[in-house]
Amino acid sequence: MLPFYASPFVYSNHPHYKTTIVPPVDTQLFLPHHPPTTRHEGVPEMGRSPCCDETGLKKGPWTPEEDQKLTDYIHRNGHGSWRALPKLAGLNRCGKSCRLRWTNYLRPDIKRGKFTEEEEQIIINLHQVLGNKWSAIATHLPGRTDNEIKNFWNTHLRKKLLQMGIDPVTHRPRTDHLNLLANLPQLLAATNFMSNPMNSTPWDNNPLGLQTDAAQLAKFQLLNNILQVLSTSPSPPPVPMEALNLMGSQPLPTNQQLYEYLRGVNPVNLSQNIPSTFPNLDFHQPNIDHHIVRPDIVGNSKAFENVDSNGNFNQLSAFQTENNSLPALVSDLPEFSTVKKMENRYNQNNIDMSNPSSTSTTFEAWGDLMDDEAVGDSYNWRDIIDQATSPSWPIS
DNA sequence: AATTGCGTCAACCGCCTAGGA
DNA sequence: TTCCTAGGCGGTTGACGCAAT
Repeated sequence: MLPFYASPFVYSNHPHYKTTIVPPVDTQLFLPHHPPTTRHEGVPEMGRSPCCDETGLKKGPWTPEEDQKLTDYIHRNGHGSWRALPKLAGLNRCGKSCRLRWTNYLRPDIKRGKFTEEEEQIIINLHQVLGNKWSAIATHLPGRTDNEIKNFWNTHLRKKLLQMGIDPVTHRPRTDHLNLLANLPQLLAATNFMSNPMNSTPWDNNPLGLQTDAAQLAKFQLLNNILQVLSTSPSPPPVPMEALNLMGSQPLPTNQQLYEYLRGVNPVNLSQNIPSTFPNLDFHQPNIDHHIVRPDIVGNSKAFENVDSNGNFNQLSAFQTENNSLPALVSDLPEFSTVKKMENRYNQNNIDMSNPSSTSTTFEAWGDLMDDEAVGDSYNWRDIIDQATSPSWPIS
């Protein structure tokens, strides 16, 4: 296998390079992790001289010649002190710039090319747990740099989640009104699609119940969005009839609870009675995230160190769930990932049921709850929304 | 053909932290 | 214990390519 820079991709595919340079370097000498650097190597001990403040140092894109100088030097000597390296290597750059260039581009173990779906999922899962800890995320993706992952998140994944109605920061449904309303068409489409028997998979072929889960999820998301708008707007906008029809088509066993909860009659019982696996609805406490405790939110990184190489994390150690709280809509494990399920079902043209690698626990319980019609609840979705849209609706 | 807008991503900036003196 | 530095990290910028107009 050729070293990455032996491919013309390195320079010819880069906007800053118009030429192709193939440095003849033995890649085996470049190990992913260098031994600890020796400090004060050729650096004056006293007096601070920030590397980037020095005048006369070159900035901006690196030339192939500079790359070769840096590569050759590290090949011969290792990087040692980054601060001393530029002078020793004959580069008119600051040490930071050299280190960045090496770690993000010249390092031989860097994997180039597009992110795979698996990598994408790992990033999403890890980001859900770790937040913007790009370097931590990068340690689980061999060959990928934190900078690359950060860029990929900001340019691809973030937008992807937003389009799915998921807040890329909290990994939970978005709660701002404009976006809630903007997402209604997408949610309607998703709900429509997943509610259609033609699009569902027989249980024998879909033992994981993913279709049901995703359909119910879409309905909850849709209802959640509608209710959030209704409950906080002085003059609620009309709810699309299509949404009412969709919701009204399936009576739910917990509608009484939902109804009472939404009316403020019995706000405590809902969370107590609903199983812990019930998806979070966040009705009128949209900004209270009491389910996922992430280090960038609470400043406690200790609880999030138990992440395996696939981006999975130990549910017991990583989550702190209150007794009465509901789990986040986005599940913790990759195979349960709501994002993944939504993603799979949103893209109607690219549905792949051939790889049912998931198992369902959270959503099975949820699905059971949704499908159990023996409770005798006389309310259905339409009732709830009708009540919510009536002038006497108590939540406003 | 020229212009504009957008997406991408390498590189920089500034802050933080570990660790040596 | 305090000071200082190098290295590391996350946020941001801006150059570039490309598609749309």
